[in-house]
Amino acid sequence: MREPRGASCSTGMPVSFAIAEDLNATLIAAAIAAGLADAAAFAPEVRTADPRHGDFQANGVLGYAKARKLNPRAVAEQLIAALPPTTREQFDVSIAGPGFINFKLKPATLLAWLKTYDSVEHLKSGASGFYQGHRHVVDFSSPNTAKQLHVGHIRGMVIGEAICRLLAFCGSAVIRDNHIGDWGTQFGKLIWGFKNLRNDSALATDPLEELERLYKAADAASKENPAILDAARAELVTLQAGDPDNLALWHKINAISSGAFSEIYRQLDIRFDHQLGESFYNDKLQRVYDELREAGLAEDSQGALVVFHPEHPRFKTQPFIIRKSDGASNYASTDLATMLYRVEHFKADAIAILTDTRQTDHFEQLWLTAQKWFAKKGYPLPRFEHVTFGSILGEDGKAIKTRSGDPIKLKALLAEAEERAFALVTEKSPEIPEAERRDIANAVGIGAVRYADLAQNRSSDYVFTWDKILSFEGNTAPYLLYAVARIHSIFRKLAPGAQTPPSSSATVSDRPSESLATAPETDAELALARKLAGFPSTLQLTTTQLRPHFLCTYLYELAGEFSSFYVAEKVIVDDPAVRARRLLLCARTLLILETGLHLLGLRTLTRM
RNA sequence: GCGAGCGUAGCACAAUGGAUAGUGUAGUAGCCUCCGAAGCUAUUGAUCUGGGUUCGAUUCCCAGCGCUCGCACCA
Repeated sequence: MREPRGASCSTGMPVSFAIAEDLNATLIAAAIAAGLADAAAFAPEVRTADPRHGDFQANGVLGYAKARKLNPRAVAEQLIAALPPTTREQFDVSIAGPGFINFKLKPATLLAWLKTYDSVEHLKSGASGFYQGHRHVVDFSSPNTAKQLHVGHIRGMVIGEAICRLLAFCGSAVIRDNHIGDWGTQFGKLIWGFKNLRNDSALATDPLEELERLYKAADAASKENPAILDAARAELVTLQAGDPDNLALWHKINAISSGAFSEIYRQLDIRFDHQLGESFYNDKLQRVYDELREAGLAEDSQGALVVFHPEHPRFKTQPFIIRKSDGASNYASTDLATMLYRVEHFKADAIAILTDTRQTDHFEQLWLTAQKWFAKKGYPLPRFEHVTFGSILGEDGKAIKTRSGDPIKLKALLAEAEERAFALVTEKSPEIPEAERRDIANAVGIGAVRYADLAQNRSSDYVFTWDKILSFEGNTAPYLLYAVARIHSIFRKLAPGAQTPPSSSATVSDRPSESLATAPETDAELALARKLAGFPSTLQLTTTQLRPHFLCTYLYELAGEFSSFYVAEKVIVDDPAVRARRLLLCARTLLILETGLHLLGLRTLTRM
């Protein structure tokens, strides 16, 4: 069991970062101390609670007691009696309903927590225990060369970036890898198109546009004429065999593509440690074929090299094709080689691959194969997570695809977002100079697009509409950015001309007024303070599930609590103690909102 | 045909097996001499159908209906 990460503050009361996790451990200890029958089997199931009941609730007593024909309330009473004095000092503990144990943080505990976790550094050191010592390879974005990025690509990029930041914040060594599709069958078509259909002047004016046209034209031609399809396949085989002409073409096409991708990544503040495309694994495939064959996992079938999984109802007959009958490699071959490389070279103990949910079968087959292969050879087996997300659909309810007409280009989407945001900023804050309004529009527009994707559970599909993705009201980026800007505004009013936002100061000593702060008192103060203390639980939930929408929901609720607090209680008042405690709440709300938004990949503003 | 995912107010979404199913938007009624109204307060309105497991089911299991996707050389 992980050690509770306590830290003490000026009040002397030690308070842990992840309160729920700590309570869970405390209850297990209490079960043993109380001499409960079969105490080792007792799982307290502490989770954040509905504020009407408390801050945290333990649900595990019910199941434990019922299974043993005990009275749940009696068991709960035994547990409470066995709690250490510090727990009773920090919480109001009560039993409710059929046997829930409710924990309500006392105001003094809230104050201690807020004073202890007072900077990004301290939040991070608290969170870093969650994944300390882990090493994640996160494979995301991974577009295909020679196609422009369109709205269908945005989910993987935005969710992937957020997951990387979250895991790193929680202590994992994260390796970001963009597994570019630079070696597949599309290259056969592309090279064939380049050789036979090229328009040189178009290539000079807008190379990426022309490449995309060539691909589409070649794809269409090969669908009509099987001879062209064969010719395209032959070009791919030639390329994969190392033909110098095709290789030179391949380099040229990649360079054009990669420049366009980088521009979008820069706009979205997405970065990679590596961009090892499928081509990188070309010389590592023979080993895969050999080892899988030796291990008795791969067999020849209809001229191709395939893996069946006899124990699986479907994959006993649905093959995992690891080498095509024409000898060329495919997605499966490179993914197997990639899996091994990430373990051998990057020493990954966890691998997360983000793709849309349509690829579920592929990755299930991949993982089944890899497990058997690694076991046979004695390679260390990493944890593997196929992080899926739903498709972005067009108005017709069908997935937006390159092939089906005109998907909206990401470039155009981002430009439109900024333009709409600029119009709004200009309307709301005409007094701000234009250059700054442009900058604000950038943060708001790009933030809105990205937040719209993150705020929704990644599993579900959604229909793309401009108005939805560029909405500026409700659970959206602008609402959150607005709350941040308002808090900055309070501190500006307090200390005109101050350059440093309060959240960046590392220690309490930099902010002498905080030492005057007393425990939260009013309903609005308490509600806000409680929400703030729930941040660690949200981080944990978000990272264990790899679902950023949990963090979005939390931040939205936090911003809502702040807005209510802001209307209900005046911050800049004459009474120094009241003022200090409200300013403390403002400073911590700002800290957690900004930290959370940055983890999601959003840029925050001081005014808008 | 086989398999996977998804069905929650008019629309768009949330609910890590827990207590009275939350929010946005649209609608209705209010709030700017007062730290920023991109805001706040109040209010109307929903779990596809039928079984099962459980102390407890939107959540897990089974069946049906509906939508989407995948299933031999695309990635």
